[in-house]
Amino acid sequence: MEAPVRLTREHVLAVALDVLDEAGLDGLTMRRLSAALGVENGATYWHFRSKQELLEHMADALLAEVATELPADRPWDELVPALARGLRRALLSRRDGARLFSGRFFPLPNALAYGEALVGLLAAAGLDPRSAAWASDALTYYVVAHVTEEQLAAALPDGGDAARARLEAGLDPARHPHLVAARADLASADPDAHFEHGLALVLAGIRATAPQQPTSRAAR
Amino acid sequence: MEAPVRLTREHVLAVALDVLDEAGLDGLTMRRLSAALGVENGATYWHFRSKQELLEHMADALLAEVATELPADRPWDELVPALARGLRRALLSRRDGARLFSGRFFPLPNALAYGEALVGLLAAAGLDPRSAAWASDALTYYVVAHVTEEQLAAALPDGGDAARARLEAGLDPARHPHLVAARADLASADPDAHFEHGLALVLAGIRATAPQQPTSRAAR
DNA sequence: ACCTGAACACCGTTCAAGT
DNA sequence: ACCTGAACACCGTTCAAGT
Repeated sequence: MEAPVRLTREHVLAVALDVLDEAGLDGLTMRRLSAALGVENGATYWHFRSKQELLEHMADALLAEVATELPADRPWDELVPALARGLRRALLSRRDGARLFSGRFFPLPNALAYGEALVGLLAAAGLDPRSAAWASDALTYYVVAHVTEEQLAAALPDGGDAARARLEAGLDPARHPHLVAARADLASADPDAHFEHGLALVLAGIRATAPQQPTSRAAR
Repeated sequence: MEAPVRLTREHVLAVALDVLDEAGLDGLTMRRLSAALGVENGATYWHFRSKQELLEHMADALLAEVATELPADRPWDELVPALARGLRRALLSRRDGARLFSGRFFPLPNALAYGEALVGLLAAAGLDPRSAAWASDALTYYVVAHVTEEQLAAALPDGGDAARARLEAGLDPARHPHLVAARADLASADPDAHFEHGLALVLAGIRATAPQQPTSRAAR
């Protein structure tokens, strides 16, 4: 059914991302990928040395335009959240996109471009290199962890009913008064608002540790 | 060699955590666990319905004392970081402890007690239930993601030399001036300082969104 | 109630051999 | 150079049958 095209790294990557959408990260196996490519199981290993290497390049592919779609000449405290939202969009663009990043270290081009853009903006905000790098880490941790939860909730069977019931069963009003009070927001019916709330929090933290507090006007 | 004791859930859990330390999360298989318990492969499934359920209870076991070891009658902005440090300590207590939590949802007793303590402290700081829940999420995301990276770096072969070399090879001074400037802090030779920096950042963010700003004295 | 023994349906990875 | 075909050494899970 598939024309027996000669494989390229790019083609393998593109099909792998489609298989990710269809089967999720747990369902993405080298064998299933090979079947989708129309080749035998071992063929993929000629193009990627290991599944690990493939996953890294898939993750980097998701970041393709995150660092390039930023407007110029805007103040850092507008561009930093814009970059964070761009990362979130990129992670959301594929099933389990965020989980692809969890606990993975890969100095590939798009990931480096993202890091350079973010650390650069924070340096422009007046942070020294170490503070910029560590603030960048904190913000990126937040985005990836939030989207991981977001995609996990979206993938729950029954629309999450079973998980919600399990949470309700575990909650004891006498022992967990505050969790019960916040119960509706733990399940997070509004992931956008949830994300923006935490983003504003991290941003306020960065602003508090920045030496000056430039307004949008001061940075024209 | 092992006395053929009758298995209990607690015994299975304890041995599973030891296997985690020996073999890491990827090396922890139901078969290896069964071997360590001195039983056949299928036996474990009588005590835990699935590996997923076992991992959830292992994660919860790690949190056993996090919420209980807090001093009383201290201001929230002292207790919140104390709780975050307690969570970090708990995650660090076992190999891949942080990864055990990544993308896992489990309303088990110790996890609920941790959440209740944290949301309670944030409510005492004056946050409404939703803000408290979402600030709690942001802080917990940060701790888990930081420790995940920390344990990943610690588990690197060659003490991380190969990973560092790979990063250096990917960095281009012309395209990544800011990353090059922060190069020494990306590898994070000082995980404690790195953690505390981000913790202070998130805490400053919480403080900025809290309605009043109680000092240690005001909260006596 | 608790565990054995065996099976089912998979995995990632390697590698001689083909073209 | 690129891919096949087959193998190696594993997985999680189920379940009749034993005690």
